[in-house]
Amino acid sequence: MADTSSLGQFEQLVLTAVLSLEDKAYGVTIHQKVEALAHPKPAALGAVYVTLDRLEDKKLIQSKLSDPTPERGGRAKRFYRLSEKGERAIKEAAATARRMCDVIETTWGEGAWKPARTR
Amino acid sequence: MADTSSLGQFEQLVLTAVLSLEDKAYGVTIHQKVEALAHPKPAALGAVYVTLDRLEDKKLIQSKLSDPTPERGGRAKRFYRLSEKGERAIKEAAATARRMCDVIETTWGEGAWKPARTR
DNA sequence: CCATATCTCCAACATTGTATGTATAATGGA
DNA sequence: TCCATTATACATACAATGTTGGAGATATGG
Repeated sequence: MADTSSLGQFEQLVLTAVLSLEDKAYGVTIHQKVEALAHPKPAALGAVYVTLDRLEDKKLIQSKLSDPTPERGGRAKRFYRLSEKGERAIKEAAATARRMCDVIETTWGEGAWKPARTR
Repeated sequence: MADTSSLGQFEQLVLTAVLSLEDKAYGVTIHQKVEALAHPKPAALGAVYVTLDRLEDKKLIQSKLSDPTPERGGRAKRFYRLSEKGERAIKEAAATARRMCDVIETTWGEGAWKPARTR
């Protein structure tokens, strides 16, 4: 279980959401951000919480419970932020993702490639 | 049974490799391409075959057995290519991956780590 | 005809992803 | 005050994907 610990697809999206939300990252906002990233594929809120738990187990993120806000239903939120390990992990994942995108776009750019027909 | 069938991380890499190898895509070359994409993380050859099987079950790729080549150990190879469904799937996956990369790079500012886009 | 190289494929297990349900804590109105 | 409602967190079970390690298959060269 070295630094070669690989992130799954959904874990990457959650990590990305936490990163981009900076100090506003808690369950609901993270869920919204993940759905925006994965569009048009939906994501369940429960899936986000489970994944946050697992990422925290792996020390890729850290959380702290806030004070409740005075809103209807304003329960205490748990805010998340990336650990240094998490930053390293998402950087590596992004590098792989970018290589993948570039290869796909390049291949399609050269024209001439047609998918097989379903027989 | 929508197009919302999601691809895992490794499946995306294998699909990308098959796409980019065009008519040279078989187990060994696909494995090499996947390792290049996922660098520095290694990938087992067996993992590639298992994933190819699953992608074929899902009709995202098609295969055909070639004639053996006259080389030492030149066993018959199984060549793969994307189906139309596979093409749609990888396009959607690439769109999500690109959004993810863009968010990460934007959040970090145009700082020190961004690998060249070569465009 | 055997040693070795290239390649495919299987079975078992580990990790991740998803669906669905439960729990807690706040507000505001009857 | 009590309860319906809202917002949020957390739990559990199951499905899908990822990984490992090795077992055959089929070719060549000696």
